[in-house]
Amino acid sequence: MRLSTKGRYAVTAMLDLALNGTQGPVTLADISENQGISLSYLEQLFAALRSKGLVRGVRGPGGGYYLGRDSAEISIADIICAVDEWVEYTRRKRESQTIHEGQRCLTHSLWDDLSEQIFDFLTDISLHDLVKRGEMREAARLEKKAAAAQVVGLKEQAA
Amino acid sequence: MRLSTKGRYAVTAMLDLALNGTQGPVTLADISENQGISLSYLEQLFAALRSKGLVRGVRGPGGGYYLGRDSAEISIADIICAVDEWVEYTRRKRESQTIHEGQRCLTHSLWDDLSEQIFDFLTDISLHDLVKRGEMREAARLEKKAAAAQVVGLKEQAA
DNA sequence: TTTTACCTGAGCAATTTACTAGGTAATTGC
DNA sequence: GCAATTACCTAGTAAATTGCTCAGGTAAAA
Repeated sequence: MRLSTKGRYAVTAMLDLALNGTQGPVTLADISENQGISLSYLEQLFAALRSKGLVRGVRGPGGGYYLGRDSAEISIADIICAVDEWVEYTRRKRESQTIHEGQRCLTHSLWDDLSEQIFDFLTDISLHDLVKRGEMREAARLEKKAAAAQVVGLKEQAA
Repeated sequence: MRLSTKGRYAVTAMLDLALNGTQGPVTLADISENQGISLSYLEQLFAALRSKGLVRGVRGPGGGYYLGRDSAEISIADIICAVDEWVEYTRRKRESQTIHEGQRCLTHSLWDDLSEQIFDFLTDISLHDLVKRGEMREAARLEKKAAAAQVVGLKEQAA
């Protein structure tokens, strides 16, 4: 599993779609402006996302992009895998069978286990989850703010 | 949080230390051979690990590296953060306050939430956990193999 | 038919990756 | 003390990747 700025761009762009896609398609020009990413770079990312069915493009005036399916059915792992290839082992020497060969297999398989755990973790988080969690946090923040304002109000009343 | 081959090298090398460090220090030359990584590249990685106190070097003949502390006290997040810097937002435009500015903040904060979740997840996994989990899996594999051998034995007996 | 959008591919600067080559410093066994 | 061994440090560098631009397409809607 690999995680880089490319993956972050893809996820934030998909979040943009999840947040704004309810009232018609979102144009790449909008996302480009929203996220501060170049239009052509976005096009490259969205070509990869589209090939995996994660987004659906609508052409013509008033066109743009929709999510390919419901935001609850799109996992973060889906998005990152679409744009960021998996980290493959560049060199798996087959020729040299040293005494350490078994050791390497062991550490590699332990890494594979970890990699799978991270993948499973990101598979269990959907776009919908992220948005919902953000809303909850925002609501909590506003509530806290309101409560604080009330305290200030009470203080002012007492003064 | 960033995840790349560099982080994988660091984690597998640390696993090497965790597995072989019980009987004396492990030399970088050994790890280099075990993992198929060049010595100098390992030196760079270990310089970073050392600066974070994750490993402890012993010079001279018979020297090498120990883990800086108990394997249960070293998390995967510790290792990856030591060698792979965090992905920072390359451009946080402050000048342009467009109508979309709030939107960008929202998607970025949602990403930050996710990033934190991944970080927390990797903080909860220690080197010791990985090794233990690997051992358990290995034990299960051997047991299965033994059971299969027994089934074969029974079949042979029946035949 | 023109606007608006998606699509394709070439190319390029900056960064990162992985490595090479050359040291110095500390420790050990002789 | 001397030589071998190992950590530790510095600089450079080829290859790959990243992030982006430019220049052209093609397809759908007004």
